[in-house]
Amino acid sequence: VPSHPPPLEFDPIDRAGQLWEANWPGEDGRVYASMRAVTSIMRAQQILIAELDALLRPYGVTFSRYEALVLLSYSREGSLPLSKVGERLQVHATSVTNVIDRLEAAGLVRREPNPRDGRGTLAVITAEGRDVVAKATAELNSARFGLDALDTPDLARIFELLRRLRVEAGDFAAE
Amino acid sequence: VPSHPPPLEFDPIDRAGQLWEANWPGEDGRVYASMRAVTSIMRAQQILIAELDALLRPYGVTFSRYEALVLLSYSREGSLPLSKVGERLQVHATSVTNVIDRLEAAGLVRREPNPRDGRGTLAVITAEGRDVVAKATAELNSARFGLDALDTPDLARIFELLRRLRVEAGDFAAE
DNA sequence: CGGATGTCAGTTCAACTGAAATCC
DNA sequence: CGGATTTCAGTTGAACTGACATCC
Repeated sequence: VPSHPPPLEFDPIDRAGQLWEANWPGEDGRVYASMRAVTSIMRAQQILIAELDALLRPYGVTFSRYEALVLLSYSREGSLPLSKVGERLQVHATSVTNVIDRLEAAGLVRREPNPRDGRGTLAVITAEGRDVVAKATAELNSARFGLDALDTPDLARIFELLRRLRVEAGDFAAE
Repeated sequence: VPSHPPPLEFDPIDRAGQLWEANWPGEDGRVYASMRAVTSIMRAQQILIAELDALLRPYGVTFSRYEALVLLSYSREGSLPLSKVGERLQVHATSVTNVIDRLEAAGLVRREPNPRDGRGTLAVITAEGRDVVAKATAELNSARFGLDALDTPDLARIFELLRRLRVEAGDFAAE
């Protein structure tokens, strides 16, 4: 959590958007709307990751490591091939190696050879890992994931709007 | 732009949300909605930053450096104190130093002492900086900022929803 | 003086590239 | 064999902390 300067008396993103529109008019405010949406998403991500990481710090994990731990804890056997972890969390193979390295060093996960594929490795959640997931999740829940400003239908709207972006980016096949 | 694996046949964020709700029910799907919204925002930011940075690479700037350049180009005198840059872009003072360092090394900005404050430094956009802004902006516009999946009213909805998050985080004083 | 401004050194983290070993 | 899985070494970028000199 960064040090908090006094808040501005205006919305800097909205003001920037206005300058944009003044200099790049046309298309019924498309540029204005685009710039506001893009910078809002960037800023929202920053706010959320800072808050969630701060909440998770006492448990020794970052949000991305926590995500991996949750995925394992919800898997049928408490284990998944590293390739599956990367697929589900949509992160690069080298990032998976790094995330599992850190979780393993913290004793929350261990590696095992995949009995069904000699090339592969399984990440297996440990008892301590399950304990951390439970406590960390309770913490995030009580902080309402940093989303207290929005009600549940609003959260669903955000998901739906951003889902279209993800589909277009090729994250998954739209049904 | 990362290497593209074949897309999944399902939405991994939606599936993760379902697992969450099965394990943490209650509050009418609040946990489900929260997890989907948070991970959607994280992923949307990743998609956008990768796309915008790739579009801007030929011009020798990242999106955050481009943002600083745009801010200067729209300022009355083509210059701003570094402190103002940090305030408007909502980045840390040390990050401002770094961004301006890079832009200065690329010849797009130069530093000048602030005549109105002996402690301060002005970042001044150069002619080459203005040229890069114009060309880079045209590029982003023709790529529609990576937001082609959404129409203009949808972009306004995203801004409005995320604005509440930013207000609560203390980014600026709500009117 | 207290407080603001900017820089410097160093850390952490995420994400990437390219190369390699191993096994299907 | 081609292709998938994972690791390793190294790079970049963003963001942070703590300390410091400078000046209002």
